[in-house]
Amino acid sequence: MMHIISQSFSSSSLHHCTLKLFSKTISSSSSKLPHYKTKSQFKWRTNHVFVQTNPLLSLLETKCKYMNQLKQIHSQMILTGIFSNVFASSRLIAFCALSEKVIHFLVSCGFLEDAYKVFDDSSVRDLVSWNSMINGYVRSGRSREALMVFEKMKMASVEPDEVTIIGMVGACGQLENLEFGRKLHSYFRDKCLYFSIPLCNALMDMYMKNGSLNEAKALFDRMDERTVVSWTIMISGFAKFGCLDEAMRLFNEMPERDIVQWNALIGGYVQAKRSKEALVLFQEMQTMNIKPNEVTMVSCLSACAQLGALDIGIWLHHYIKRHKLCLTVSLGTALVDMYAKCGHIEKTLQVFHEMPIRNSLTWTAAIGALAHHGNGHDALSYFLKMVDSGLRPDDVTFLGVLSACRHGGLVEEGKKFFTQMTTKFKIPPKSKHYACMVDLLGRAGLLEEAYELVQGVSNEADASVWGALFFACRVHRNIEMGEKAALKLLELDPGDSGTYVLLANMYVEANMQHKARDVRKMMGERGLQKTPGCSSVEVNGNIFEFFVTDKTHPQSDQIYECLIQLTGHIEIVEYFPYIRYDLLFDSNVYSAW
DNA sequence: GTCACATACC
Repeated sequence: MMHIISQSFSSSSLHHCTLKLFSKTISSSSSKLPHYKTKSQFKWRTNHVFVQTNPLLSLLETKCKYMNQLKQIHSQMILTGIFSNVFASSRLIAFCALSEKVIHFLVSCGFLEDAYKVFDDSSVRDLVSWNSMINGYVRSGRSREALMVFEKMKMASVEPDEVTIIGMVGACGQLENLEFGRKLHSYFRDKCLYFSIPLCNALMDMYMKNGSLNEAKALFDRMDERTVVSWTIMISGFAKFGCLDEAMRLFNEMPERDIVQWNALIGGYVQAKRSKEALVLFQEMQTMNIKPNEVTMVSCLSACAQLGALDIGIWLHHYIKRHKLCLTVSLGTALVDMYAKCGHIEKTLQVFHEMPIRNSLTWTAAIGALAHHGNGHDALSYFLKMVDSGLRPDDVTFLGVLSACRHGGLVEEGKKFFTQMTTKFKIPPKSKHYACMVDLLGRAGLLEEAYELVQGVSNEADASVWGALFFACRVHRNIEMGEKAALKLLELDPGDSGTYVLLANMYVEANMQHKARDVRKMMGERGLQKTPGCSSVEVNGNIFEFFVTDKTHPQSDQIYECLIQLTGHIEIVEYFPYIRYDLLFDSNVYSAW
């Protein structure tokens, strides 16, 4: 037995070893243990005789490095399908049932429910078990449960140590509970306990996640000794809150760098919608011979998605294949999203179907892509498949579903899913969902129904919802309701020059020149300028940005000539019977000014 | 033994 366990578990021999290990173990204790073949016959064995005679457990008791091997066995069990065999899986858990280590083992495998069962059942719980449970929940993003365990710990009069506090501080970061985080900080300070580097890092991270950059900075400045993690927390914190100059300053200042800080910085630029600069950083990183990893790729693909930079996106896809980067769920999803946003629907679906594992975000990206491409029915059937496979849709998924209905003019389906969203899936609609529904109803000419929906929005409809109604009113020439919507829009956002322009346009179309003049006057009095629209296009890996009536590009004349030809070729689907396409396709709505 | 950093759908 000893021999089998201590030999190395190479991937080819592991399966064999695992089976051998189990058959040996089971047969070695067969005199004390009857063979249980079915679920009902099996009983949880945790008696002392079994524990003492179990060689695996005694090894676990002495040397924890076997934990890693146990983990390997476990993952092999899942891969080979043995884990679904109740007998084998229960055996594995039973091997260790009396050991506190099993809690850590189960936690590290993500089996928090099982871990908690063992934890809850055990009569003796040491501090490490408490900490394992708490940190297990925090790492899985289940901080509320971590908090509950912490409360229980307090009731059991177990004094928390530094590791407990680190876990709880992490929970405060996730739950955005700055107040409790500060309390934990002062608890440590008041007890005059030593602030280790991990504790300082955890506190800084908590302050950063709660947006308290100053408190994080103060801690950072006071640290005598810092690790790469300390620097990373500061860089990513500043980057997340858009303080990119500060992030860059720290990045340049830090003594030693690894890939994580590059990723934090690139991710910051992408989140700040400064994707071009993010890609420049990526290039810089490569000239410095730093190997990008999966996380880098995810951010860069997201940058390409924002910019519509298909060529660079394809290059990144090749890079991933060439360098055999692991196609994680995030990376696959980022690829799906990049192809979708760059308008390459075939590749979007190909990558989607090639992915070995997909989660709800992957499905959401695909549904959104199909919706955006006008394949409304496909989007809906993907949604049904997603739900069928047991994945939970979220508010973003429903945005895709509703916009699929909107683009396809599927009014009845839209209404059905909008209702299901709250009743079946318990997802409260946000203003974007309302805006989508108002748009769907509005385009179909159901203005009264749309207006009713706007009135029914909890916490008052925001500008996007009124904007959708205003658009529908303009399309269907309902001046009275359009006026109402526009005035509401001006009340909500008096600085949005677009509303004034569109309202004036509506009046002009309705031959109400005097009212149009009034609106323009109002805009002038409020000192508003029309904001120019901007779009970008990628050609041979270069990204070009164009503003409305922009003539700065050297080939401007040819570009406009091409644009005019393209506009002439656009097939107009007669979806809105009353729409004035000549006005929509006029070089821009602002040209009348 | 347990603990601290970067990533995808709006």
